[in-house]
Amino acid sequence: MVQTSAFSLLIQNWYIENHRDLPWRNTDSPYFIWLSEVILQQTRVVQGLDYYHKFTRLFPTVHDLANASEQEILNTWQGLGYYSRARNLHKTAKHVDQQYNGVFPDSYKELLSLPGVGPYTAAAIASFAYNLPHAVVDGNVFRVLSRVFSVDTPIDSTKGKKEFSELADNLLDKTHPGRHNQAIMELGALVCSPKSPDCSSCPIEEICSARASGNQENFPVKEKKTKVRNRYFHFLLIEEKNKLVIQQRKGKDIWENMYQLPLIETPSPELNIEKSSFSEPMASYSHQLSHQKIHALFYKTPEIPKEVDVSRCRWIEKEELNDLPLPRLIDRFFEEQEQDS
DNA sequence: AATGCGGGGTC
DNA sequence: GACCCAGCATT
Repeated sequence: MVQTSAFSLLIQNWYIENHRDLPWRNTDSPYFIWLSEVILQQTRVVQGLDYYHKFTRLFPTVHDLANASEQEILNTWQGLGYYSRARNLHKTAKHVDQQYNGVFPDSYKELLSLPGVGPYTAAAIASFAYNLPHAVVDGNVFRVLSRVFSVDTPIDSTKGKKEFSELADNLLDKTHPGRHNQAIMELGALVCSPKSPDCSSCPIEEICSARASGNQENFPVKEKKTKVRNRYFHFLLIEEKNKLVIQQRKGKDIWENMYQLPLIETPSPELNIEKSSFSEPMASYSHQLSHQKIHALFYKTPEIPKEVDVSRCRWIEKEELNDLPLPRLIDRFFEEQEQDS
């Protein structure tokens, strides 16, 4: 019999008293748990909550989700970002519905094979839904463990991922893996925060190495910084009565397959084309993504200039916009047009 | 091993 | 601005 670590006992007792009441913690359904985990990938709990409610309401079973169209799913996902998650959500729903008869597999290995399910999500579903002993390693876990044990191996290196994953497995309470996993993530979210962690109310302050040396803020260590490139988008509003022209984006770029206004992208801020028929820009936004800064200008013009790829353009009724998945940038443009009119 | 992929919150 | 968030897929 393996003894439960002091670390695990302390965080679990803290968790029992201090955790938030979140909807996906009140279910055993692998389907709901999977939904919540995919929604929460690189996404804060407060941002994901509304989407979790929308998805469980619109698609109460994995069969409902499997039978939905990809566009319907993307449309429900609109505004949450990382849209490949929505496409993989659909793939996995269809796979589970057809190949597993609507029942999610109950082994880590099979879970890991599902589209959009990686090591973190497979461990989360395995431990929360099936009580299997797999330790989760997410951003919270990296932070808590790097501080408690003063591990300075970069978390964005292969060596670091392996090291933290082994450490997490060694600490896991194999008799309560689900609660243990919830506890370490909740501690990272509520107490052991990136900036100004609340060490004085931490249940493991006494055994925390970084706290002892006052080094909390120096963990975890990352080796790479993300660099941002600038892009210049010129969007054209071409309308007639209740119709306007929209364009579907292509693959291998941001917002794959989503809809926007006809676009001319330029390598520099200037739009050096014959644009005598263009209005002065009616709106301009800069839109910040993780790796790109989009400088967007919106013009009114009566017809489609030759610089636009018309093969992916078509006229739609303005009302149809509600049914098309739009990037936040485009959605915001229409929102503000609405207000101004 | 390195890179791309959103949108929003915090300091 | 810089950093982070219940990461994953692709190259």
